[in-house]
Amino acid sequence: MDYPKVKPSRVTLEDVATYAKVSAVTASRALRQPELVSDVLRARVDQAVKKLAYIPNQMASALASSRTGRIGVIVPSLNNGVFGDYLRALHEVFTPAGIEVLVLNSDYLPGREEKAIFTMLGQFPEAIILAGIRQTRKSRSLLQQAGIPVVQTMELTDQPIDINIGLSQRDAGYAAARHLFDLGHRHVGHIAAGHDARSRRRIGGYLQAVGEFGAIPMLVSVDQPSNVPVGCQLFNELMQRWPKATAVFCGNDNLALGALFESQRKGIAVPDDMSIIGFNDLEFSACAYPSLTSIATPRYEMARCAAETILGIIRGGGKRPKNRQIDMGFRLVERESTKCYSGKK
Amino acid sequence: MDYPKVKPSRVTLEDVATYAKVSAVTASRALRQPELVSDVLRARVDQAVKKLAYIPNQMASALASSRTGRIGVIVPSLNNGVFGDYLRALHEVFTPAGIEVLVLNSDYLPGREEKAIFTMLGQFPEAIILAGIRQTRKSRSLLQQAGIPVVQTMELTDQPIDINIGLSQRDAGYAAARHLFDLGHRHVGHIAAGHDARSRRRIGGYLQAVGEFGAIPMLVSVDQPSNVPVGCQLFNELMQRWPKATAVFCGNDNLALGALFESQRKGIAVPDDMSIIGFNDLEFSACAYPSLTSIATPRYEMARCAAETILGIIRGGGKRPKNRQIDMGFRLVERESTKCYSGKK
DNA sequence: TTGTAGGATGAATGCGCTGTCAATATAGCA
DNA sequence: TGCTATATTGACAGCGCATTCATCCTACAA
Repeated sequence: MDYPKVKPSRVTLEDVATYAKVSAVTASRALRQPELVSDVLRARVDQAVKKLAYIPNQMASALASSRTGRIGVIVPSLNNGVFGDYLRALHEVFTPAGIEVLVLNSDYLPGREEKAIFTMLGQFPEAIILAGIRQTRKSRSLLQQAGIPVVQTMELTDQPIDINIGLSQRDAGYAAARHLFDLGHRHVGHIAAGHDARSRRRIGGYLQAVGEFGAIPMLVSVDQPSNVPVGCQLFNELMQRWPKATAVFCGNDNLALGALFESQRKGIAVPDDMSIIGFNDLEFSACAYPSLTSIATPRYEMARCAAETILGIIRGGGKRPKNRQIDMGFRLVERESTKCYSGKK
Repeated sequence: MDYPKVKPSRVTLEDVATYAKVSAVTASRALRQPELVSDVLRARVDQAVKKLAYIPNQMASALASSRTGRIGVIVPSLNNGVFGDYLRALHEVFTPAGIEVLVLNSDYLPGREEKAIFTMLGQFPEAIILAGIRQTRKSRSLLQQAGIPVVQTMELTDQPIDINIGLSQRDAGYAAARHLFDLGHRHVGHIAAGHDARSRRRIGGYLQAVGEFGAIPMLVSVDQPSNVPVGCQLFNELMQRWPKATAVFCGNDNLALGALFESQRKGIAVPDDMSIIGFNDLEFSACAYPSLTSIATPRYEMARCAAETILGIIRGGGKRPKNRQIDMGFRLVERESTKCYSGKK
């Protein structure tokens, strides 16, 4: 490294012990297992801690005890609203258990996820939670070698690294498309952004429904993170290429919102002339105007389940539960943005 | 702690050294300063690392070198789109510099921020970046004692802990309200969520403008995180209490979007019967229908500036720049959602 | 009074790594 | 050839803390 050290030596446990006129061990115990220390000494230590503004060095502590009190989470994005509930659930379970949650972002890139996993493992977390099931070969091997609980979430897989809690993105995608066909639509488009595995599976579900109804696939996708402006753009392309489309399944509620705005801008009435269904059921979908039909994915529950499973494993000394896979399902939430095919066009 | 240790002893540097038939020091050097090691040994070490899937223990490394290669960031929310650009900028600067970014979330609660600061300091980051300037007394003292660069962002203050890079939330709030008054509106409401300091300052700016124009304040606020549904709800309350309102300044683009939806739902035409201005200029605001006028805050640039300042301080051995405070300003972005007062009502 | 159990405390050790400095090997020069 | 400068390598100590085990003290029973 080419820059100088951090200003060294903050207050250490040793300093606290000296100030409190006890040994370092006693000071340490007073903090970690106060019931083993006499009232007098404990009070002295507590006072010293306060007086000196002592902050334990977590690295030293982890090194000595080989217990870090951390779990690692790697999510593909912090920006699209999908992982807000997810992270909240993790914090809600882990924080009261005295476990810290370390979040890294992979930007939907498998390579960056691999790097994040590497970084994460260097911190010796007691478990790792991943979004998705498509890790690189090296990632898998690193994780297996680490010997800690690993939970893959958001999707289901036949070959989990360790534990798998998710839902079938393909089925959910199918259900979304199917909903539109069931409403009588035959020209059903799909817009998708981000060529990640989950997006592709939803596309698969869409194509299946298209096939079953003998419709033609009308798919517009782009390999960049999904957001509202991209939704506008993709909806535009869709309408340009397939003006007959009367319904669109959007791979994400952000895209759906973009599609909604763009419809309104073009003077296409939603849902009268255009049905829109989103995915994930984000916070705004229920209160949009018109409110957005969506597939509700149980992100909060899924994360909570993952966290509790991990807590169980850690506390049980590493014993995995009988069920290594849990299907959390999904739910179609019908709102105003989808409607029976009107017969026009 | 009441749960067992992590499965101990992964591959250590010692193992690598043994495998490569070199000393531990040489192995360490081969990884950190390869140019100091002969080609032969370096190759052997590299091979051993690969063979054994060695992952350096960052905690041990940090402990030994008192250099963690981390900087800590504490943001109040990961969920509202405001801090996406901010965090992206930080990663863009720090990652190439070999520095990790550790993110903690304070949920807009000063108490939780204090705890986050404590936790963060236990990790011995080489600098800390905070959103906002209102830290608790204890937080300030902890940070000062830590002796590392501390950058307070998003707002300006006369008494920075160390470095301060931000903008005047009050002025920005004033500019937003002023814009509506300048358009001829005299019944200008303000909806705000989250009673955090920044929100209050924007309210202050609004009230100033109200005062200058001799208008009556029409303020609806609620102490919970701002999001789109809350925007709907607050707009509703506003219209209920002050039906004469013809314009509304929303403390945040999410609230503005909610207000927009709710206007549409109520059949109030935007901007003809209601002008809406948001704050922050989030991604969706430009493509909403109608597109949302907003105050663009330089979140990306601000974070980038903070990161580069820190890098400069670290590399310069701790020397602070001459300017400890930087005003990043803001920008009014006029779009379709605001319009001159029509004279109705 | 003596012996013993159990509670409270401290000394020593090591977690995995890096900084320092000494030791060795090699090259270059007179 | 002999000597110094430079390049390589390794031994050792210690970062701050937790764990283990030994020690001390008190209380209580015999």
